[in-house]
Amino acid sequence: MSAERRKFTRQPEETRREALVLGALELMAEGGESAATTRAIAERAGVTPGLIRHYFATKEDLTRAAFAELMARMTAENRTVLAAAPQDPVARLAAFVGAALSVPVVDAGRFGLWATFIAQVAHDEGLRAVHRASYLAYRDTLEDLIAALPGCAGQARDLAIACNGVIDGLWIEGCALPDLFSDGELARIGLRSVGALLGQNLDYPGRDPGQTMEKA
Amino acid sequence: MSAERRKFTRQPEETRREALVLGALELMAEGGESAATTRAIAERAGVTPGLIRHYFATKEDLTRAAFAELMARMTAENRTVLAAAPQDPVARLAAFVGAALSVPVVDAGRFGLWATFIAQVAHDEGLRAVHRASYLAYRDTLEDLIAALPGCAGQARDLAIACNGVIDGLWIEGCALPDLFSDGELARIGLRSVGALLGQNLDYPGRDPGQTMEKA
DNA sequence: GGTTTAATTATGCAAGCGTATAATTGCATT
DNA sequence: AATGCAATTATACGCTTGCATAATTAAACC
Repeated sequence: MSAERRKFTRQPEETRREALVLGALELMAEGGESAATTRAIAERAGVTPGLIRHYFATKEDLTRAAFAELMARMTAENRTVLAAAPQDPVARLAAFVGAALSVPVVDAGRFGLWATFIAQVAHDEGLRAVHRASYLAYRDTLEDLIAALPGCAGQARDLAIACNGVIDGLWIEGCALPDLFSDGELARIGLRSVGALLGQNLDYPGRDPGQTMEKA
Repeated sequence: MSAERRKFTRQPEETRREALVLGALELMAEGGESAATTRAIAERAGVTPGLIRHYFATKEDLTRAAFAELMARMTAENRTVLAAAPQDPVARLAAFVGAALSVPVVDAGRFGLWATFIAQVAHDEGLRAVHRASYLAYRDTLEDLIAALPGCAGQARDLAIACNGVIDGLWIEGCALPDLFSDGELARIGLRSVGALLGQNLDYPGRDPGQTMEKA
């Protein structure tokens, strides 16, 4: 038992920032806004509260960074889904919508996180900017997918807004009240809804194509 | 200037509870969860902090009561809209959807309030129960409206879930990022989307009925 | 291997929080 | 007009919060 153990190790700035941001996200997911105190965040990150001040001018700064990180992750996840998706435009869109309305995207923890930030967006200009950028990025992705569809040429913007709306709405309900929906039900409804909006059939592969929003 | 002015007046329990709940809602709408402190709430209600404890066992209790009140108001507002709506099922649904996606329902303050509560729903069993009940009430209203439509008989539940999703999603986006949409745009998109989902034409009265989701 | 420097910790403070408790006081009752 | 009681205020306690400041100390440098 050496009496002179190191009391701490120095780490590159990036590592520490990331650890702090991660800790803040974890805590918010578990206990909401009020659970992410500077002391708790520091403990999660394995450092002392004072270090937060060294890397972030204020706690609000750290919060903004955490929100940006969260959104970046969700965007990256979307990219991953699309990268693994087929090339056919219809199947591609179906894969995107289906993923957005299934686990692990539909998840109570993730929803809690999103809701915590969204609630602050109303009162924080910086957070609103992050939200705006990430919303537009998502919608643009959707718009591209829609524009590639036959017959959706000139109205892709409005359709993207509408589809984004359904996806968001169903996602929220599925996350907040999971016991109200059976397995795969939300994805099924979402696919059929987006299909109805676009005049396409997005049903699960293997299903015999019927008219949109009709029959089970 | 009489030196013996009353220091306070006694009020019936209902009055005080209402004032406290109202104060809490106002503060949350303005500054989020953290702005609604016991002291601030008491000041809004024109009483002393100690009185909160007299009517609510804990602050969490007051918060739950405030959420229930908010939801009750929104439900009442929906009823008002429907009471003033025409009898024709299609026009009736259109009025309902249109109202949900126009001012004053689409409002940054109201959204901030909703978001603040939704964020806590993830971590508070009592709030979740309130949320669940109010979500189902809204969806049921929608389901009734849909069931009255020609050709939507057996699948009203799924359709109601889908329509509820679009409305919620568009409402959120309109509230959180109002500058991204022009006047009446959200209502227009919402009406056309719900119409597409249901195979109906819900366009504004006066417009010539075209196919769903086509042309402006 | 001593020196320097910046990363990290240690300590503390002022403010605000929720809430408990006891002292007031308006007001209905008689 | 005196009494009793519950509504309301007054006061204060213990705790936590974000943040500032100064003391440590790991590790890069020459």
